[in-house]
Amino acid sequence: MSDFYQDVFEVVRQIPAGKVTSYGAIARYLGSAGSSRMVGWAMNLSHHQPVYVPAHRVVNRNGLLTGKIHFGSPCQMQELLENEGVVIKDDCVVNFQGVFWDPMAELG
DNA sequence: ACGTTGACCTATA
DNA sequence: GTATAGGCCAACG
Repeated sequence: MSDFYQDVFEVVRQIPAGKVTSYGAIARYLGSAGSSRMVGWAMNLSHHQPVYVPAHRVVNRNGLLTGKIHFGSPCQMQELLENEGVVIKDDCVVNFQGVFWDPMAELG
Protein backbone atom coordinates (compact mmCIF):
# COMPACT_ATOMS: atom_id res chain seq x y z
CA MET A 1 0.00 0.00 0.00
CA SER A 2 1.41 3.34 -1.01
CA ASP A 3 1.97 5.96 1.64
CA PHE A 4 -0.53 8.15 -0.14
CA TYR A 5 -3.46 5.82 0.52
CA GLN A 6 -2.26 5.14 4.03
CA ASP A 7 -2.19 8.85 4.73
CA VAL A 8 -5.61 9.31 3.18
CA PHE A 9 -7.09 6.66 5.44
CA GLU A 10 -5.37 8.18 8.44
CA VAL A 11 -6.79 11.60 7.69
CA VAL A 12 -10.27 10.23 7.06
CA ARG A 13 -10.16 8.41 10.36
CA GLN A 14 -9.41 11.72 12.08
CA ILE A 15 -12.68 13.19 10.86
CA PRO A 16 -14.89 13.63 13.93
CA ALA A 17 -18.43 12.30 13.89
CA GLY A 18 -20.95 14.75 12.58
CA LYS A 19 -18.39 16.40 10.35
CA VAL A 20 -17.56 15.91 6.70
CA THR A 21 -14.77 16.90 4.33
CA SER A 22 -14.11 16.91 0.64
CA TYR A 23 -11.80 14.89 -1.59
CA GLY A 24 -10.08 18.02 -2.79
CA ALA A 25 -9.34 19.16 0.76
CA ILE A 26 -7.68 15.84 1.58
CA ALA A 27 -5.73 15.80 -1.67
CA ARG A 28 -4.57 19.35 -1.06
CA TYR A 29 -3.62 18.55 2.51
CA LEU A 30 -1.49 15.64 1.31
CA GLY A 31 0.22 17.89 -1.18
CA SER A 32 -1.31 16.12 -4.16
CA ALA A 33 -3.62 18.95 -5.07
CA GLY A 34 -5.40 18.18 -8.32
CA SER A 35 -5.17 14.45 -7.75
CA SER A 36 -8.48 14.35 -5.95
CA ARG A 37 -9.50 11.37 -8.07
CA MET A 38 -6.84 9.33 -6.29
CA VAL A 39 -8.56 10.14 -3.01
CA GLY A 40 -11.75 8.75 -4.48
CA TRP A 41 -9.91 5.62 -5.55
CA ALA A 42 -8.44 5.37 -2.07
CA MET A 43 -11.98 5.40 -0.72
CA ASN A 44 -12.76 2.55 -3.07
CA LEU A 45 -9.94 0.60 -1.44
CA SER A 46 -11.05 1.69 2.02
CA HIS A 47 -13.49 -1.22 2.12
CA HIS A 48 -10.63 -3.71 1.90
CA GLN A 49 -8.71 -2.06 4.70
CA PRO A 50 -8.40 -3.98 7.98
CA VAL A 51 -9.22 -0.80 9.89
CA TYR A 52 -12.54 0.98 9.72
CA VAL A 53 -12.47 4.03 7.47
CA PRO A 54 -15.47 6.38 7.70
CA ALA A 55 -15.62 6.97 3.98
CA HIS A 56 -19.16 8.24 4.37
CA ARG A 57 -17.75 11.41 5.90
CA VAL A 58 -16.04 12.27 2.63
CA VAL A 59 -18.12 13.98 -0.02
CA ASN A 60 -17.37 16.10 -3.04
CA ARG A 61 -16.89 19.84 -2.84
CA ASN A 62 -20.61 20.44 -3.41
CA GLY A 63 -21.51 18.28 -0.42
CA LEU A 64 -23.11 15.82 -2.80
CA LEU A 65 -23.05 12.16 -1.81
CA THR A 66 -21.56 10.97 -5.06
CA GLY A 67 -20.02 7.86 -3.52
CA LYS A 68 -23.16 6.54 -1.90
CA ILE A 69 -23.59 4.05 -4.73
CA HIS A 70 -20.36 2.34 -3.71
CA PHE A 71 -21.73 1.45 -0.32
CA GLY A 72 -23.70 -1.67 0.34
CA SER A 73 -26.90 0.22 -0.25
CA PRO A 74 -27.29 3.64 -1.82
CA CYS A 75 -28.99 4.88 1.36
CA GLN A 76 -26.32 3.43 3.65
CA MET A 77 -24.11 6.50 3.40
CA GLN A 78 -27.01 8.84 4.03
CA GLU A 79 -28.21 6.82 7.01
CA LEU A 80 -24.71 6.75 8.51
CA LEU A 81 -24.37 10.51 8.16
CA GLU A 82 -27.83 11.19 9.55
CA ASN A 83 -27.02 8.87 12.43
CA GLU A 84 -24.07 11.13 13.25
CA GLY A 85 -26.20 14.24 13.15
CA VAL A 86 -25.51 15.31 9.58
CA VAL A 87 -28.70 16.27 7.80
CA ILE A 88 -29.00 15.04 4.25
CA LYS A 89 -31.48 16.37 1.77
CA ASP A 90 -31.70 15.31 -1.84
CA ASP A 91 -28.35 13.50 -1.53
CA CYS A 92 -26.75 16.75 -0.41
CA VAL A 93 -25.33 17.75 2.97
CA VAL A 94 -27.44 20.47 4.56
CA ASN A 95 -25.39 23.35 5.98
CA PHE A 96 -22.30 21.91 4.32
CA GLN A 97 -20.21 24.91 5.34
CA GLY A 98 -21.19 24.38 8.97
CA VAL A 99 -20.29 20.68 9.16
CA PHE A 100 -17.26 20.98 6.93
CA TRP A 101 -14.04 19.75 8.54
CA ASP A 102 -10.89 21.07 6.95
CA PRO A 103 -7.82 18.83 7.57
CA MET A 104 -5.60 21.74 6.60
CA ALA A 105 -7.00 23.86 9.42
CA GLU A 106 -7.42 21.07 11.98
CA LEU A 107 -4.31 18.96 11.45
CA GLY A 108 -1.88 21.11 9.65
C1' DA B 1 1.04 -1.93 -24.24
C1' DC B 2 -3.13 1.04 -25.17
C1' DG B 3 -7.56 2.94 -24.39
C1' DT B 4 -11.23 3.72 -21.21
C1' DT B 5 -12.99 4.72 -16.87
C1' DG B 6 -13.48 7.06 -12.48
C1' DA B 7 -16.41 8.12 -4.86
C1' DC B 8 -13.04 15.00 -8.49
C1' DC B 9 -11.54 19.96 -9.17
C1' DT B 10 -10.51 24.18 -11.65
C1' DA B 11 -10.88 27.06 -15.44
C1' DT B 12 -13.14 29.11 -19.57
C1' DA B 13 -17.10 30.33 -22.46
C1' DG C 1 -25.88 31.07 -13.68
C1' DT C 2 -25.18 26.57 -16.44
C1' DA C 3 -22.26 24.08 -19.84
C1' DT C 4 -18.14 22.25 -21.60
C1' DA C 5 -13.10 21.22 -21.57
C1' DG C 6 -8.89 19.96 -19.56
C1' DG C 7 -6.04 17.93 -16.01
C1' DC C 8 -4.85 14.70 -12.56
C1' DC C 9 -3.04 9.42 -11.96
C1' DA C 10 -4.21 4.62 -10.80
C1' DA C 11 -6.82 0.44 -11.96
C1' DC C 12 -9.09 -2.61 -15.42
C1' DG C 13 -10.14 -4.96 -19.83
